[in-house]
Amino acid sequence: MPAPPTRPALRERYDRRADELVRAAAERFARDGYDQTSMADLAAGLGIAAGGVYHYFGGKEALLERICLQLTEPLHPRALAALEGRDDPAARLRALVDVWVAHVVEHRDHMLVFQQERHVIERGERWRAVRAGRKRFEELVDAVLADLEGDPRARFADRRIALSALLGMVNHTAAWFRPRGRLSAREIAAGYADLLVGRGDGGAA
Amino acid sequence: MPAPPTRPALRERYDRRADELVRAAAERFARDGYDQTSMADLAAGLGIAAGGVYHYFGGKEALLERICLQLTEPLHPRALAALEGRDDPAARLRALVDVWVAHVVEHRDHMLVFQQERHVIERGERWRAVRAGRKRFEELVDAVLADLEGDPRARFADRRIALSALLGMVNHTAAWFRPRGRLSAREIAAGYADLLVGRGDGGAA
Amino acid sequence: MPAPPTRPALRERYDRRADELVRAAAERFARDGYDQTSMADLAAGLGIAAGGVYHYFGGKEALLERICLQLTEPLHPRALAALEGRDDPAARLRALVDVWVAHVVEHRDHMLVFQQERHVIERGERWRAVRAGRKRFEELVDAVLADLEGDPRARFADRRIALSALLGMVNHTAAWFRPRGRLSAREIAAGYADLLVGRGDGGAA
Amino acid sequence: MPAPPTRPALRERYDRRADELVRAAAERFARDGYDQTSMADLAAGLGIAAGGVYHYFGGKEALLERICLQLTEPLHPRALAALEGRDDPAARLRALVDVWVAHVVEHRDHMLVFQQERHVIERGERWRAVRAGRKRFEELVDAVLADLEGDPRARFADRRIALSALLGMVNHTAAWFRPRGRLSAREIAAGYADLLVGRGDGGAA
DNA sequence: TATGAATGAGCCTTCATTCAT
DNA sequence: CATGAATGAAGGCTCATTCAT
Repeated sequence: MPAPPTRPALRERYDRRADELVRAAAERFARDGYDQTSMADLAAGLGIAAGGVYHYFGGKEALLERICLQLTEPLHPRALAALEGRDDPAARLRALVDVWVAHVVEHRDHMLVFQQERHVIERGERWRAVRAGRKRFEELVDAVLADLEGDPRARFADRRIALSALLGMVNHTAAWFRPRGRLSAREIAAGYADLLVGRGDGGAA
Repeated sequence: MPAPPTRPALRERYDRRADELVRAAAERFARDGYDQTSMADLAAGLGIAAGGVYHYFGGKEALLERICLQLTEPLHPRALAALEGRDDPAARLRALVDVWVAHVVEHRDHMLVFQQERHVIERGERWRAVRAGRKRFEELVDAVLADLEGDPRARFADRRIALSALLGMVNHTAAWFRPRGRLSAREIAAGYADLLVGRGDGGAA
Repeated sequence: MPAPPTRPALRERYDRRADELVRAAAERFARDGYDQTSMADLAAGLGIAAGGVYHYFGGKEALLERICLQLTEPLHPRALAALEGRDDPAARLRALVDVWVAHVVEHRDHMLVFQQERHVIERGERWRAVRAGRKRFEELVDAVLADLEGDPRARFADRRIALSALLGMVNHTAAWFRPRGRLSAREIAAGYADLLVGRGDGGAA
Repeated sequence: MPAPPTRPALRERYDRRADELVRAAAERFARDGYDQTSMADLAAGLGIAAGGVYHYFGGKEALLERICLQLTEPLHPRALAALEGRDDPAARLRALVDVWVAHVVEHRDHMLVFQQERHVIERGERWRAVRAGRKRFEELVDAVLADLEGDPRARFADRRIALSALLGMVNHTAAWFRPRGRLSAREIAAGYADLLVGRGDGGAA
């Protein structure tokens, strides 16, 4: 893998192409599996020769890493921005779930790859940043849930269960959401939030 | 792959060993990934040579198939048994989630492998039975949810969302449940059910 | 690379085959170069398939390592045995050169590979044992030369130069010796020794 | 590979750069091996891009050829010049060894590459000139040794052995000589010559 | 039943080389 | 002259699978 070009004009083209590749790879990996997709397949899908990918990535695992980082890195800032200026714990949860579902839905392929390769990411130095990103976000969700504890609108008795349930349902959205389906990301998010916190007044379903 | 022994005494030993193998394989596949686990690794973990596995299974994919079937086949009957004799929709849901979570927790490794290899199972003739099993169970869950629609205790407005949320949270349990942890499968199941249907009286959280 | 067989009968066959392979590899590497010889070439030369070599060796470098060790390990003991019971410094040098040349001539291919891949062996943890073996032998030669310093029969003024000259000439023998040529290893060794130490009486050529 | 520039001013710069490249390549090849050094490495070491090398050389093998020719071509004339006007066979040998060692020491990297890639050079039309150059020089050495045969100062009985020993020791100098070491090229050359021919009067060591 | 030698296809990766800019 | 994107042919290695013992 050669160093990226330094001249800005070329650098831009280079980065664009690299991004294209990451996205295409995420798609293929999500559909056919990371291990079942050969680098040759990938390259062919992009109309370049087998060796061409290595101009942009050190290897297959580096590609996977980029996919994961493209998924995890922007989520936390996005969540913080959504929480900004909101005080009501229930509203905060709703806002959080809203951007979260949106993010998952926009990165469906990334999500599926991420889940599929869980066993790889769980271990090894290389994945430390990815794990850290996921952990930080989960802690944020947990904190928002904590603010709801004791709130009469909260529909969960155990925060650990609520957190895991939320993680499970939101992440699983990647597997069934259809862009042109009946339900929008926003509606789904609202539906999820409804399960955890009562709407409007104090406590009624 | 030679035919299994016919003499009952030998057949029993054979079946026991085959079962051992499926379980060991599920464990390894869950931990290290299906593709990252070689047949030699697997065999070594059982103290036999690489070729030995082929006395019990036609191949690696057949092993995966058995893992999936061990997971999906017993679930439906188990769920039916739990629903047997119950009429109240809320109680039915609670009973269903209870056995379901128990099943997932008892087959954690199977579950993780199943999710991981989703893209394989999704396609191909060989996996038809597995897909059918999953579908049948999901339809059962959907039916139970349908009975709750309109019920004042129900906490969901859209059944599709509720179903997917439930699938997401329950299946995800395989990833975080710890056998000696604070929460039992029963408690977790109750917590999940609470999110979908109010407890006891009509409607209060 | 699987573990070697444990049953002695099989182990013997295994070791024999492994040895065959090392020798064949040394021959090919010497003739065509280590890098220019592919594992497929090697295997083809032995009448086995490409992957077959990996039953005996972890990889190409492990093969090279074995070649080097087959060369360096037996030399020191062999030299010690030849020196055993000799006291006269000149006779000691002659005896040493004699076994040394014999060893080089019997391991011509190993020698040529060793010299060719000098730059690889010079560095890296893996080659420590090989380097140590070479160093120990050179120290032995140096010690024998040291006993000759001041001896009127010695034909060198500087021991460092004599040592390097000797190393150069003996090792280079691998490149030009012909088994059915006019000169035997013994004659060559005597000729080399003559250059460093006068024969018989004090000083005449 | 484009034609070299014809305008003298440009041509000079071009030749200087080409020479730089050959020297840099010799250094890298000697240290890391011909095959282990990629054209990209080479170019990077010179601060140019991979493709840039091809403005000066047809390819990697052409580069190796230039290294070999830079080594072999000047040696013969240099040796002839040193022998010019000398008649005493012993003095002729000393003079020859002196320039030879000097040449080897000044072209250490070239020498090491040459030895390393012996198996390539040994074969093929392309290397005919290189082989011829080496052969011609060896014949010159042999002729000088021939004049010493029968001379009471000569310390060798067999010319073939003496020639090979000399070739071995002198060429091996490239591997151990250190420019700032205790021994100069001249001293080393004298030490080598001493092994083959007695100093001054008839026969004393 | 089990072993272990062997196969052969396929994979990831490297790299000399070309060429449009 | 130089760049850097791209190629395409190997190369080393892994591994599911087979089969004689």
